[in-house]
Amino acid sequence: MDEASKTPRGRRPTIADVARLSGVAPVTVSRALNLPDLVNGETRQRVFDAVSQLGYQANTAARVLAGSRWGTVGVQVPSLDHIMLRHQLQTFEAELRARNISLLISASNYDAVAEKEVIEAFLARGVDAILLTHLEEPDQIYDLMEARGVPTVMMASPGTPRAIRKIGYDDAAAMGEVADHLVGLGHRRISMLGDSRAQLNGAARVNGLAARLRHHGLDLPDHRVIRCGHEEAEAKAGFDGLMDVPVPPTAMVCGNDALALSALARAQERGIAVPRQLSVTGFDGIEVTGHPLISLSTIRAPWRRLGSGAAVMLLDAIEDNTPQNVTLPVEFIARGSTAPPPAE
Amino acid sequence: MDEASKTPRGRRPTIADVARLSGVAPVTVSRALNLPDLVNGETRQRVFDAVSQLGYQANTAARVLAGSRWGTVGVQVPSLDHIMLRHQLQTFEAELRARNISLLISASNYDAVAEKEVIEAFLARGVDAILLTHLEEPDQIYDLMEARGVPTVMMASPGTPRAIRKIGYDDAAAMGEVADHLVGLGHRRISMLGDSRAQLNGAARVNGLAARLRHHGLDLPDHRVIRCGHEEAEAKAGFDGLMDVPVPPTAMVCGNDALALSALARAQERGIAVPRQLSVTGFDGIEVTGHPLISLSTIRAPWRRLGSGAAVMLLDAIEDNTPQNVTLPVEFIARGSTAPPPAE
DNA sequence: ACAGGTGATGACAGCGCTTTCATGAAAGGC
DNA sequence: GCCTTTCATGAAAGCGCTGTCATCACCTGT
Repeated sequence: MDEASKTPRGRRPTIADVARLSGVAPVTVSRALNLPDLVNGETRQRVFDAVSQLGYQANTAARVLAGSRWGTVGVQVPSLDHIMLRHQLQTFEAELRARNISLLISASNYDAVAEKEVIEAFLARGVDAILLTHLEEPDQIYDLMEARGVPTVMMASPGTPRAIRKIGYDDAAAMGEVADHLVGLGHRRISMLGDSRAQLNGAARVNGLAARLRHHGLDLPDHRVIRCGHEEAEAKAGFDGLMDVPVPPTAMVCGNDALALSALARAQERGIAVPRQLSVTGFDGIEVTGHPLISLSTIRAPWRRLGSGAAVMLLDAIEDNTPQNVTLPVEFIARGSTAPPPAE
Repeated sequence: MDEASKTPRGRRPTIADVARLSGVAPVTVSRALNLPDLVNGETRQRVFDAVSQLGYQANTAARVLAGSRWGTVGVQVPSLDHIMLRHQLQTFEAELRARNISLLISASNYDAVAEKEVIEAFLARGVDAILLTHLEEPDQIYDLMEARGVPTVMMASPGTPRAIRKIGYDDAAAMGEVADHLVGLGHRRISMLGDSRAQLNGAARVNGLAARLRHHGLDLPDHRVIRCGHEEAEAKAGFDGLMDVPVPPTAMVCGNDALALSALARAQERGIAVPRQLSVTGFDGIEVTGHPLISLSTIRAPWRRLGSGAAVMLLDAIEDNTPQNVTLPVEFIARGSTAPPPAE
């Protein structure tokens, strides 16, 4: 077997191998693959044949070095086991994979230091763009992104005054729907079990509820609000704290579904009938809330659309389109955990 | 300002810029950064200063092209919204991030063609290793990995005769525990609602149950097994198919928790009391199974340990350690969905 | 028949880094 | 004092690809 026709073994085939096999210059192979219009149909076919025969695939690093894009975007998440994030990521990934873009995903663990490291790692790896989903210190990161000029999209986080592309939904408006529903059922004493971890979201939800209640002539005094972590024990303690007061509420609005599930569990343990004695609402719309044994009234946020929307936005951002700010609608789903309050 | 000391503007600083600023050759900069022991302490410091002054970060494409590691591993998953996978990925990611390794994650959508594309994309980008979690056509992919010589670990998938590093748990043994539990409670007529999607897992679980029942002198006839997809409607139809027979079972073993949840839902709809009239078991141990309103007896697979174990294994694989095959123990958790069968 | 396209292809340089080999200086052994 | 080691650094090549420019053959209109 002479040198010229030798098939590479072990080594990955390079553009030179393809060129040799198809009897053209390497540059013609490159053209056949990237700018097919510029090469003669017959030649092109020969190249394609050689490509498939060798199983050739261009070396991405070499391509990038020679001037093109990595086709890789960095995705920052608080944690990979986040219950809703997976839906957002799923559609986001699908949308981008269809365009041959790969995802570099890193978790920042709700930690400001780790979060910065994650972003720097993305930058070091030369990603074409970055998707942000949860920041502990947004400003620090935004500054970094601006300094580097990397296209960025912030997903599903509440508003910020900074001029950054973002796509999300309106926490306050969603809580408004919850308020409308409960007040419509006749509730006057409403408490809120809020999430203390996602500070910004948590605050937006509490404030949104308070604002809408005020609109109905009700208020949400501080003693009717407890914000706690997502641990079940903490949530249950929060539940107790809200119920063990002289005049307990007839409805408990929870900052997210996990808290609501804990509230339901605690109510069950304490023999408080839901919804007869107490109405409970969630927020997020995780699947299990629809299970007949749970049947939690909740807000369904548009997780999947958020993901695909973010993908489109990011693609625009890479092409350097103007920044935009999309807000997706949410939907309240009334199920079996809410009912009119008990007669006094 | 003379040419030699000019700070690059607009352009990203390159190794040459750092070299110029610190008065050494580019190669010394490279060494100071990658093999610091080989350069004089004083020189090294000058280089570091220049690096931080310029904010220099090595160009990844160039590094990779020149032969070093990218510090990135590819992770193939069936879908990013997979309910358990997120736990595995969470610990896997944490373990690798601690070592400065990033994750390129792609979903193959339970599709053989997409799955191959995903792997090829990893290969094209030059990942240092690959984690596989669910393959439609394992052999095709294993061949590819072997041909390219990329370190690979298969996670949480049932055994294969192929010599590949893998970490998982024993589906059959787990189902054996379920069988023991139910038979111990006195059940004789046991049906199984299996998962049709994850072919291999599904089969291993059905077979594991059958084998252990046989050991107890019972059998699992074909008419007591229905395998269906994960859609709720399908699962419910499967439930009906198993119950609407002349002699219905007293226990229903489900191939995963999602199926079990659907079974519980359907039982509730049909007024079949669980566990008084029918015992139900799941498999996977998703959080919600522990909720008091659900209280599903199930198998808890070691998801998180699977993830961290896979990470360690992959790291070993990169260093070219010998292939291994780890099997993690599973645990049956008896909850409120199982009880002795009703008296006949 | 000839200048001026047009179409197809190739030669060459260079992207920014690392690897290999060469060089020179300092240090040690006889 | 000369030769061999060690240490520190540099020069050069090359990773695999794509951009640019050059080349050559062929065609067109006059």
